[in-house]
Amino acid sequence: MSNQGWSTEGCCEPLVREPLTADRAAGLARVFKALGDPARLRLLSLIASHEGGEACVCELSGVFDLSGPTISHHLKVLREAGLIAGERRGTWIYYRVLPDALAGLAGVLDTGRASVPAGR
Amino acid sequence: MSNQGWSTEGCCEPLVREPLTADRAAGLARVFKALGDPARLRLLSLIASHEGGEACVCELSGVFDLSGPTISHHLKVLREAGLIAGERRGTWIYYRVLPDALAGLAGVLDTGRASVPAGR
DNA sequence: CCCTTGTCTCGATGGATGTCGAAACAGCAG
DNA sequence: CTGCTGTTTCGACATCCATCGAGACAAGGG
Repeated sequence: MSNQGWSTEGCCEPLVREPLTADRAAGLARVFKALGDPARLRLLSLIASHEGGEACVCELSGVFDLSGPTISHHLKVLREAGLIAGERRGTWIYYRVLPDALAGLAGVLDTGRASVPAGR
Repeated sequence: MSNQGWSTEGCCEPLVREPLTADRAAGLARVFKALGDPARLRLLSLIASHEGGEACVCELSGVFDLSGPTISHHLKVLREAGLIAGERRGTWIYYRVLPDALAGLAGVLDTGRASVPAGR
């Protein structure tokens, strides 16, 4: 159902260069909204930083005070935002981060002079 | 009132390196949530891409189908998220983007191989 | 076959959020 | 001072969202 209308390619145009169109803003907002929750942010970080770049739900459930269905819900939101992908391997389902999506977002936020604070 | 608990320095640690703490996840989620709305995203882009890097509310109101109070509300959210700053100059209030905040977010999202597709 | 474990879907509920109109506040021009 | 324009705050309402419990589906072991 409904690809999120967000293709990772060609979307790295930073938003500081020219005004976003309503269409692109809607697509970007969907992804940012997916990141706008502490639980999802921690899930994403937990998956990304896990050994091998993937983790199964059983490893994620123990870290939070959230119930199973809630974890599953957050993973679904991240999946539909195109940030992660899940693969069933036997009994467990392993989730991994899609690096292109994160890189695309980072590109959108790039100001052109990035991380050079003292820079001038 | 209420700094958002988000200091731009030292927060560029990418979330793919190690799991986010609950505290940092909450701070980051607040900023991402501010970006998770098409109107706010367009406002931010409009301000950032405007000549001189700043724009007054009167120039922003005409672009959207939103009422004045709604525009003001979104600007307040962006301001409290530490993404923009407003300065009154005579009758009009000029908003400008805080580049460090965007750069910090981009750093958090950085996957390490960022926008180098042919990678290393 | 049934049972256990892992994961998701469904339905419900309390709280947060986007939106508006009306009113208040801040400058500027008569 | 009085009015006028630009901007924000206030109060209200409809909608969305995070969370949960209960149940369904999938895979493996007796």
